[in-house]
Amino acid sequence: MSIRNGLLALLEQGPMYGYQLRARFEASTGATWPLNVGQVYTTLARLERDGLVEPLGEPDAEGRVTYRITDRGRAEVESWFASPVDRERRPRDELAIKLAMALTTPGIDVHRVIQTQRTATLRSLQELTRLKAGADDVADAAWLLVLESMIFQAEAEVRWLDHCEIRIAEAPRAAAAPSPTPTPEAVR
Amino acid sequence: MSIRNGLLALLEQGPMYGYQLRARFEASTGATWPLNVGQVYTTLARLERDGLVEPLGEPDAEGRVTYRITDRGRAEVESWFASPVDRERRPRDELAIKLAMALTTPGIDVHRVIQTQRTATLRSLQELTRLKAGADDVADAAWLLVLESMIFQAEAEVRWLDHCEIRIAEAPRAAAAPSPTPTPEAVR
DNA sequence: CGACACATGTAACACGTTACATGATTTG
DNA sequence: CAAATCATGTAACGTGTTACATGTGTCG
Repeated sequence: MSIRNGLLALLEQGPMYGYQLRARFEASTGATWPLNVGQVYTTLARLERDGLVEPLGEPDAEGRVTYRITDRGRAEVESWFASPVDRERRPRDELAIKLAMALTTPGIDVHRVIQTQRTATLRSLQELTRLKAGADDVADAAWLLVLESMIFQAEAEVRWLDHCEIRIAEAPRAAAAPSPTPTPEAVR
Repeated sequence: MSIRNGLLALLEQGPMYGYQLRARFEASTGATWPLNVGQVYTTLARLERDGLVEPLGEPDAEGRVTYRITDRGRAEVESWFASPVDRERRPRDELAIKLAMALTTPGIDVHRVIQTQRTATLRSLQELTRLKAGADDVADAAWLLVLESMIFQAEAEVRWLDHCEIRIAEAPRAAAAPSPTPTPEAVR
């Protein structure tokens, strides 16, 4: 719902057309997550289908179609801002799942998996820091926050990876390899 | 790709049937992200379609259909473990986007948005800590790692939220409200 | 003129998710 | 017996994502 809600919030700032929405959206998330223009139109169509936005008259001379938020749309945005992002219904964390699986998969070098990820995360952390240094504190205020969000998360990820290595080193290799062919009884 | 890859990795540990896969998957991610059984079957069907798994003969007496990983599937798992989770192609962070949007939307109390989220995150942090305390260090090793991943992330989120408040307090309210109806020139 | 940015839109697909239908088996 | 658990499967939908088609305006 990130894009959907994001575009809707942008439209609450005033009527806009697709190309403009994309520019605004990218101004906030920056080069971080480039947004395919096509997606703006598909999302816009879905928002219109749901009665949250509506086209403002016919396309203008240059063929631009301006959209306006509806009352229902406004209510939706308000409710979005008023409610926290629930941890439970966030997308599954692929990295966490990967490591959990690596732990119980025989023949997988968990240490190596962790190190590979650690290196990659550190690299992207560098890149993020570089981007942050080059940003304008006032003009790119929103983008800066997004950037810093990613930095905080990447740092936490590195810390977690280090923590995992300690955990695994400590572990008496007990829960390492279950029987290759699990019996149905194990489930029951 | 979390579920898809996760199930595939489980099948590398040995042939299994759907219900079993779900039990195993939930044993690793725990009560954190409950997995609807139906999804196992849809995912299994897609894996079979892509030639990564194959049914192992006919359904047995109890109607259970066991699946086995193929060579292509094995290669896929290996490549999954060998490559890091790329930051760029991770799902957009809804919270970051929300705050970025809140910053530039007039009439939105950013402080309130942050506080609401902070409270919710702290609450889920408590719940996660509670779960961690009740987990068995050896039996639930994988789940513990997932749990701790979420804890680290939640902590980072709180820190980030606090950081945001400082940022906003410092800000000279410069990039606050752009003109309500942005001119096309702003995009060009 | 040719390349490029502007601008809209659609078709097709990916994965995730839920609700539902169906039946066998277990257990209180 | 009734309820719960085990077990499979499907239909339908949601968002996100890309590739493509199409056309206009601009600028070197």
